[in-house]
Amino acid sequence: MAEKQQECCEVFQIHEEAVQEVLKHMPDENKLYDLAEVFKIFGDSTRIRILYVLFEAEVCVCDLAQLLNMKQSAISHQLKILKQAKLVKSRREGKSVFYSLADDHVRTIINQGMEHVEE
Amino acid sequence: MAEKQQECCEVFQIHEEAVQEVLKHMPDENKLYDLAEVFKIFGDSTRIRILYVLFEAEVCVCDLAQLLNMKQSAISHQLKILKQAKLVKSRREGKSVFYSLADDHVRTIINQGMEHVEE
DNA sequence: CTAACATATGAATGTTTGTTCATATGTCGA
DNA sequence: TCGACATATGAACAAACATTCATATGTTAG
Repeated sequence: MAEKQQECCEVFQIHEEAVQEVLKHMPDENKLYDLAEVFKIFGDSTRIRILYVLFEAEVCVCDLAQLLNMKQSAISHQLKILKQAKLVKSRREGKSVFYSLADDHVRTIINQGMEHVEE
Repeated sequence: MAEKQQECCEVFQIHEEAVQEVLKHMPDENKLYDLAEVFKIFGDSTRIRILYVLFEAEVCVCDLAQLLNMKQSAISHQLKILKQAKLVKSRREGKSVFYSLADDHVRTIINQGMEHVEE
């Protein structure tokens, strides 16, 4: 195998093919970046708590602020992030704006994560 | 309903019971915090890429650094985080340290997230 | 024991991110 | 139209984080 591309450690032969396999199966850079972005959104306890509330009911911003004991502004900012990520949707009714889950995918992902935590 | 606890907006009646239901079904604070912590770990593209490599093969630190085109130090730091979260495990063999997935839960969670991204 | 290699780790740095405050936008009743 | 209420948003600040550099630890061959 003369000079294959340079490796850092000297244990070529073991991984030579494994590395090729890896490169073949890796999704492309952008997709992996997007994936990380999605998880990043779930990676904040305020947003997780918001989503858990929305599991049970469609609620307005002020209800969320009170339930989670946080400033209305903080909740709004987080809802914006969740909405941009298409994880929640909103509906205006008079002065209030009601938020709910965009789809059940959210629930599935969170439940999966919860299973891991509960071990 | 006289004076139930004060609400921010005036639309009590609609949510009064919904709010009670929500509070009943919410996991406790600490569990939600832990859940967010788990997702936070998946919320970085370097770590995601590391995990994707480990989907295919058990590799050493220098292989990872080369595959991902990053400094060995950066990889080590991230591996430490992944290990503390029990998402990967390591095995020393001579001078090298080989990393692999701790269990298949990791794969499930990431696949679930990927499904969401791929829509 | 020493030199060379593989990995780990602490400190420093630049960036990202969540919350707050102040204020703007939007809605409705009077 | 005006005032009160609900929500949204920009700027500012602090905390959290990823990467880098320098260096320490651990391992093997000679």
